[in-house]
Amino acid sequence: MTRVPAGESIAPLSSGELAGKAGQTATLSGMVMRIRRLSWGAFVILRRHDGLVQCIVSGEGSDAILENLTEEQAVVVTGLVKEAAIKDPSINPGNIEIQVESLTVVSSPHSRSPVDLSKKVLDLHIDNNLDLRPLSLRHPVERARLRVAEGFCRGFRDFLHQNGFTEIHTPKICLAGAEGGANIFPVKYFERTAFLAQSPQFYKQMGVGIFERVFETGPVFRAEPHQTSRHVNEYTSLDFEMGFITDHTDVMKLEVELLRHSLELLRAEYSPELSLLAVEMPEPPAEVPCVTLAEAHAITGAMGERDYSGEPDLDPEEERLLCRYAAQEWGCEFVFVTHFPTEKRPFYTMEDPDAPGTTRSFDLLFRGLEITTGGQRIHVYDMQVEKMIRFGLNPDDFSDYLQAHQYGLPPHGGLAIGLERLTARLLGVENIRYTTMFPRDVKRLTP
RNA sequence: GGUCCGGUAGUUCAAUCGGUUAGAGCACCGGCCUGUCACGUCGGAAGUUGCGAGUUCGAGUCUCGUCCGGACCGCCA
Repeated sequence: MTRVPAGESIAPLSSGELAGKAGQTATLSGMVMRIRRLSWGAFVILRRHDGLVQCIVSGEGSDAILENLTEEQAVVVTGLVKEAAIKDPSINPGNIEIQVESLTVVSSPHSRSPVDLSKKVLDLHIDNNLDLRPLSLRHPVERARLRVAEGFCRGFRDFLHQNGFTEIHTPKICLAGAEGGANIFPVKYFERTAFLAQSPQFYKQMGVGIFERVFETGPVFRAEPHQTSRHVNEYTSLDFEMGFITDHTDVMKLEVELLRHSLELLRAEYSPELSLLAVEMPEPPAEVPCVTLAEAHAITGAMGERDYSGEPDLDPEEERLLCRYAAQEWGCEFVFVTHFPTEKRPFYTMEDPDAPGTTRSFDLLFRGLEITTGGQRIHVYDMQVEKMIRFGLNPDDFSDYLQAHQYGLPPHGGLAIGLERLTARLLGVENIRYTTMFPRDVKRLTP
């Protein structure tokens, strides 16, 4: 028998810690990203868990080190941490570099990389980029995008935790689809057919009866055969649901605070990634402009070629027009649109008694794209059953869901944010696949 | 599901009206270079032009088929 002690896990030196070690000897590990050979030796750029660091191999013994050194080897380096003027800010853990004293290769690649990871930008066609995802994501720019997505996820979690929400994990294998509209993926489930969850909607609402405020970050699945730069068939949904609201505007207020918190977290803790990606950060909004769908149509109609009045939804061109208008006229890159018609929103959406035919629902647009849908839900059992029937649904098929309403629910509402879309619009990348680690679309099921 | 567009070296792209041996950058290989940071410099190798048929004296280029992909729309986050 052996014993595994507590408190001895090894953590790599962070870039910040490394920067504080100038004048000392340090040991660090990393992958060789680039070897710049000169007559006297070489500069070796290591890619580490949180950034790049430049190592110098020179003097006695350098020939032996450099002889078999190749890109994408995993190495452990010991050397003197020296102050240095690094021109490239992405190789810049506090303007230090490592004068190598010893270098051990702990792993070597089997094959040479088909792409050049050491260039400033990865000059690679999207199809090759996605086919080579385990490799292409090693590029600092490519992986920084995923880090920003992580930042949004953290901001979402942190903020909701601080505001009394409980994180839940709901099933992704379900007996039926939640919302209608979007097609759902059937899966063979022993002797039955089940479906991949298109939304945690029902479970979130049940969660309101349990915890009052709940949230979840997880995958959702949409079987729609769309083929665009803003759709994938599996994406990460940042969902929350909260009880004791007056109407949908309480949900919107919380989202504005959530966005402020997330943007501030990114600014505070993800500045290397944001500067590497040259992100134009929106000012964390003190308030976000809000229009009804009818008002939105009036604005976009005046800007565009078409008359949108009476359309039950915003089309993509309108989303772009409205965001341009909001940025120019209201100085905000976010804009809410409310009061979508009853027939365009799911059966659980609360209707607005003050505006018949419309719902207490909203979308949030950011830089030309819909990134959030939310609203107040129906919490009264009889009202929900009546609306199901009106929508041509059989309440008996939803008896499990309706337990929540049957045994009492507070007035509540919530929303869902598309993580990849939000990240893509922040970064200004044209295709959300770049903000997805391993995207799933109509054509792509690998890697 | 609809409408457009594309496929040329490892990779990113050229190639004029259908006309000589399909070119260039990066990567790669070899040399040179005392601080690079998209290092520089000299040389070299690298191609079944997605696949198949057709038109033509001649096809990367035109036609048809086929495979693969991209963009937009519908729909959605």
